[in-house]
Amino acid sequence: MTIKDVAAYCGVSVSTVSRVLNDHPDVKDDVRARVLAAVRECGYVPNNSARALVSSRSTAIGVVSRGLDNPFLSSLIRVVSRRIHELGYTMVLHQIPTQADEVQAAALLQREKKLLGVIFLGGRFNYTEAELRQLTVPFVCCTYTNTFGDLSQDAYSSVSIHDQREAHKAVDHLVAHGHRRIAVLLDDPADSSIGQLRFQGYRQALEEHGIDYDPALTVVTAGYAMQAAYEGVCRLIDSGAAFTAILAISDTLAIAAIKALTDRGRSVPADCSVIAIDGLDISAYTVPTLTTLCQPAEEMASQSVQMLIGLIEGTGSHRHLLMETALRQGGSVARPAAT
Amino acid sequence: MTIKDVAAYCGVSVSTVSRVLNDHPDVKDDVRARVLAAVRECGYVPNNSARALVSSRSTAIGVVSRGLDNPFLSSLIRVVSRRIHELGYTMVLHQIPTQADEVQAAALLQREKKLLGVIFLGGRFNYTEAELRQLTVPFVCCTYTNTFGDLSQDAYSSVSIHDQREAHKAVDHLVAHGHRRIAVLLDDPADSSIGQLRFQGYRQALEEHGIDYDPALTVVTAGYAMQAAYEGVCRLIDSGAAFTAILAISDTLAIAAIKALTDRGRSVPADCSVIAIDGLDISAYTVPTLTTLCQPAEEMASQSVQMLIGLIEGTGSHRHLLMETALRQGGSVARPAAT
DNA sequence: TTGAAAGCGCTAACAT
DNA sequence: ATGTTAGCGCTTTCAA
Repeated sequence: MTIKDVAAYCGVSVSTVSRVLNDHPDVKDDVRARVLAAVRECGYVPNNSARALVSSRSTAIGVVSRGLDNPFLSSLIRVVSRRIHELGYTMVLHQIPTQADEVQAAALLQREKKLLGVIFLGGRFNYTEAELRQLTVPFVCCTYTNTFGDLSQDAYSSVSIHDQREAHKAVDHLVAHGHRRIAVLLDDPADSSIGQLRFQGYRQALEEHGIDYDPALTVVTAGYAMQAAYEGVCRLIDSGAAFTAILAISDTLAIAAIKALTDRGRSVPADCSVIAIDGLDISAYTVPTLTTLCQPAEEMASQSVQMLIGLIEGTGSHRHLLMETALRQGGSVARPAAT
Repeated sequence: MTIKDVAAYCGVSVSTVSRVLNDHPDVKDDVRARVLAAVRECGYVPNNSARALVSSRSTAIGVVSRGLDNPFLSSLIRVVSRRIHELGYTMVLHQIPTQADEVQAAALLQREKKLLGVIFLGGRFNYTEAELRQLTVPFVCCTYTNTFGDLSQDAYSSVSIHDQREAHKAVDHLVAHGHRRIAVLLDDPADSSIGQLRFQGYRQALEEHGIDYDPALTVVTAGYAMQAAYEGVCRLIDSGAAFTAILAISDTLAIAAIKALTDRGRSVPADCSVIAIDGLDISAYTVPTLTTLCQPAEEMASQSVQMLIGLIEGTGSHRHLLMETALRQGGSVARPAAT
């Protein structure tokens, strides 16, 4: 069943059918109706490959997700996938480990799959113009922005929270509850990724509250791996360092931290408070409920798709959306025991 | 940069280049080497649309995942995605709600995207031949099989655990610890899905252990939603029904159950034991660590892809793999308090 | 407003 | 072993 068959079926030429199918104006209404009917009756479905070949453009949008074991990104993928489909495009998903380079992955994917654009779900925030020359289609950074790179603001789009400020807020929350000895749990702080920004927010907040930064209270794990976080917190406890609260830069790390504390005989929040940033569904069901700054995941994913498609269709321009988190008052933060 | 350019670049014909690219035998070694070099030097990437058009087959494999908020399926998707890519195919992911019909979704996708085959991640186990006539490409059911449908064994492939038996094992484990009043937490038991099978295993196990089935101890939730599970268990507790253990048919439901128990002042496992089936990474970090029967997710996903591609390439035939779970001895099961 | 025809880049006969 | 060429199904000039 090709366009030719449809044309023959209702006695017009293929170009007419093509015009109808592509919403071109120059077709008489009755002919248009006849063609549409034929399409329906024949159960005709256009061949995407042929379309893509001749117009040398696909309907593919690349989604590059960095961080395999990050459930927060999984929740974004769900929404992104749905929105892309709803708007008539095709998602090409590529998940890569945290150590891999998302730009290279995207550039490769772009060529292989003739992408119209790319959405990055997590990535570095220090892209250089040079490295992005490989990527010749519009892209949107979702969950981060190019804080430390040399990209022009109108060379890319982003949807993110203000990581530094949010981490700052988290520390504020702890300090407001009387904490001064606050540990921080993060993945590699030098990898130019979200962890680094949130770490900076932590440092800044301490400073503003007149609290000296104590390197002994910084626990660095590899990736978002919970195992590493668990072990890191165990080491922290075993080191004998005094602390009454932990800021984890993600919910999963926080969950591992709570486990470590509990296994070491410390009760959360009585002996140690825990706060995080992300807002996973599942962390609302941990014991105690995790107190965390929730990112508006649904909104972020949806906006990213919308913006990218605007860019692709030429109806939008590069923008940078800064979202706000919402504090979930769980049960993992309390005043420290009087000393 | 087309195949023509590459051909001109190294002074051969397009067909020779095509042959090299498609691993055809009839090419002299030195020519092959020359072409490969040219491809590299020119940075040539074949146009998939043209390929698909002429050979009237894409490289697309459909992955239909039913159950949006199921982290177990997310972990499968990760592996499936990687394997599909590694083997030179393209994944077309389609996630649908638990209420939606995966066969219809797959049939639609097949036509739209010219799928070579489909992997179902979660689905019903009562397909009929009639409804599957829409789906004309090979498919693999991952995490379930066609226990109650009328499909011939060699009309489809499957990779699953024996849900009934595994649920049975879970009950055995509880009984071995001295439990007799065992509640079960599941999504709709009538939806012909995994929940139903596991529920049957539960019933069967009770019977074999000479325990009367008490409908008051069956908690039915909608989908895998944790909220519903939480509320369900709260209602169970408030009903005053006596029970010392809960079998949850998934880890997420179990986590919600533990939360409900804790919030109602019951300690796990001292006052109530909890066991589940799935084996999520994250449930190893709940407090207490969830005791659960772990499905070999990685293996299941990988095998599904392998089998499907064998089918597509004509080198394999329909098979049905039954995997074994591994008990994770967490901390959520203990002997009931002496009464 | 419609139709005829030229390719898009590639594979696979068919020739040589 | 290698080259020539006819399409795959579609969009898009260009003519009518």
